[in-house]
Amino acid sequence: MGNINRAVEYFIEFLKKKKLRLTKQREIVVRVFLEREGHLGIDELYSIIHKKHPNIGYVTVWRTLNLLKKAKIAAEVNFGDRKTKYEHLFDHEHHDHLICLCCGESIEVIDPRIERLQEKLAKRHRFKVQRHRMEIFGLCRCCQRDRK
Amino acid sequence: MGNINRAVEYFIEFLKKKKLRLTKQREIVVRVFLEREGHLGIDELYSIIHKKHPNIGYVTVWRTLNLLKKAKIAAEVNFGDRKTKYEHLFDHEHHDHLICLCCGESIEVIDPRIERLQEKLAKRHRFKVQRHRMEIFGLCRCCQRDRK
DNA sequence: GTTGTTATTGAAAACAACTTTCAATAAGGA
DNA sequence: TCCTTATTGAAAGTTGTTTTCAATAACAAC
Repeated sequence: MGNINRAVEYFIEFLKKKKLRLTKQREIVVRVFLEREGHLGIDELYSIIHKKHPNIGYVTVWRTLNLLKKAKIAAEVNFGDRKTKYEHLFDHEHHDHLICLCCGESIEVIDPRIERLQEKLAKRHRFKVQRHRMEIFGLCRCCQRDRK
Repeated sequence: MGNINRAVEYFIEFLKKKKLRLTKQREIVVRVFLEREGHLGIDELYSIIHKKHPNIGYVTVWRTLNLLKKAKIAAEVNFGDRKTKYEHLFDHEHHDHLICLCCGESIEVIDPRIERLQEKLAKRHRFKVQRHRMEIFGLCRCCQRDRK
C-alpha cells in the first residue's frame, strides 16, 4: 500500500519539524496502525504489536498514537462506551458512521445533503461550526440475516 | 413544574412494578435531577445534592441515575470527554445537540429533513437503525461575541 | 403498631482506562 | 566517537465508574 509509505513519510517530516526522534518503536507502531483499516482501541493495537515485538510497551503505543493525533494522521473516535478508539485521518475525507450494535463493525458514510443541512441548522442558531459527528447505531446487513 | 411531579409519579410506578422501594434518598435525587434542565454529570448532581443533604452519598446518586435510565426517565449522553452525562428523557422528544466548545453549553435541536435523510442513508446500506446521535461542536453566539 | 424479610444505603475497596514519573537507554548532530 | 537530550518501559498515580459488605430502613404480614 503506497499510502502507508506516504503517511510514514509525512510522520517523519512531522517529527523533524518538531525536533523529535524517529525510533524503531515509533515506526513499528505507525506501520501497524496504518496497516489496519477501521477503528482500533489502544489495547487492541498494543496486543497486536506486542505479539511480534514483546519489548514495545503499552505506554509507547499510547504515546505514539498521541503523536499521530497531533500529526493529523490519526483521529480519536468514541462510540459511547468509554474506550477511546483511533481511525486513520491521513488521506481520509470527513465521514460519519453506521455502527453495528451486534458485531461492532462500523461503516464509513457521507451524505452531502446532510452535511449541508447541518450547516444551515447551525446557522439558524448563530452557531459557528468547528466540527461535527454523526453516528447511526443499529444492525448491519449480516447481523440482521444472522438474527433469523 | 407539573411535569416534574408527573415524572416522579412515573418513577414510583416503575419502582412498584419492579418491587423496588421508594426511599427518601431516591426521591430527593430524582427531584433535583428533574429540576435542572440540561446535561448533568454525576459529580455535579452529587455536589448539588450533597450541599442540602450531606448524608446522601455519591453511590446513591449514581445508583439512582441508573434506575432513572432503566425507567427511561433519563438518558446517558457522552460528548467525547470521558464523563458520562445525563439528560431528561421523560416527556422529551428525540433531539440532537449543538455544543459550545468554549462555555460547554449545549443547545437541543431537531431538523426533520436531516432525520429523514439519515433514515434513507441507512436504508441504502441495508442497515437497520435503532438510534442515532448527531453533535455539532463549535462556538455559541455568546462565546463568538466574547472572543472579540 | 410490631415484627420479619429483604431491598437500600454509604464508606471503602476494587476496577478500568488513561496519564505521569523516573532511571536507564538510544537518537542523531557535533 | 562523544555528548546532549529525547525516548523508553515499568511502575505508580489519576480519574471516573462499579462492586462489596455490614448496618439500616421499607413495607408487607401479622
